Amino acid sequence: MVVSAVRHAEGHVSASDIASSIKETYPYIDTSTIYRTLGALKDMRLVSETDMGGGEAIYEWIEPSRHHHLVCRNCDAVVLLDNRHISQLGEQIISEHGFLADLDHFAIVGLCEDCRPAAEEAG
Amino acid sequence: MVVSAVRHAEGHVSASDIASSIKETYPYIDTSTIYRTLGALKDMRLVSETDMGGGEAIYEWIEPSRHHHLVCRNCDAVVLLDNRHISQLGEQIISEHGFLADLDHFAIVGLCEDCRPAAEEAG
DNA sequence: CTGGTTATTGCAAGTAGTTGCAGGAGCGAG
DNA sequence: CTCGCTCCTGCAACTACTTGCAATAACCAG
Repeated sequence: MVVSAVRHAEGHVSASDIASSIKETYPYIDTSTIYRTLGALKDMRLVSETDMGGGEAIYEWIEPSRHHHLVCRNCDAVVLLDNRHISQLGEQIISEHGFLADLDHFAIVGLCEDCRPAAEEAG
Repeated sequence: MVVSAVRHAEGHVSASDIASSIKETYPYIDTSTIYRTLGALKDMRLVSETDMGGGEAIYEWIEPSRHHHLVCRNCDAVVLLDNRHISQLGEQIISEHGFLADLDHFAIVGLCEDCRPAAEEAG
């Protein structure tokens, strides 16, 4: 049921999204079961977990067309980042350290174009 | 007191490290005060917070010589990653999206050189 | 020194996620 | 069908971290 909920969701879902969608048909589901299943799916590299910087983490079925998120720490805007830069970083890491990075879904926190001037003035 | 604890620590400290070091001289300190102060220091970009993939986050005074961590999800080994690759990524992001990424201290989860062959056979 | 404003603290309750444990379902052996 | 093994679930307790609130300390004007 957890697998189905994540796979049939459009885009990302939070753990509580998954919980409520399962509870429609099976109210007795426990959050620990959801987290445990999600953990197993992560280990199998079938879903990605992304910490969007506070609050809930989001989960997404890993698909070939990958994208990443730039999250503004001032206004919470989200900008999509092409996989090209991240996969390039992955290649550099593997060739230099032999370390295979999990770069399925990345969230990078920072300041967006609009908030940058104001924040840089402030300090 | 929180500032002092982080600044005078060698390397990274967890929130509970900070709590116990402050409690030696001032036992009444509350964890919320520590987290609030840490949050303010993060906003000021004086300390970095890094989620090492489970358990506690670690905090570190931001110094010019930056380094990042590659954390193996199989054996928990930690490999240091030079700032060069990460800062290059930051430059690409800012020139393409105008987004100023906070790349003070990064933890990238994946598989280290030793665990990679075994894990790739298995999965 | 007095009165008002503001920032910071400790407390306690709440949220997201994890873990140990016991009960039950599924499955193979006899 | 029955016994025993294993896996998975739900429960409850727990950890890491956050938030709302009231009390207090610190600062400034008069």
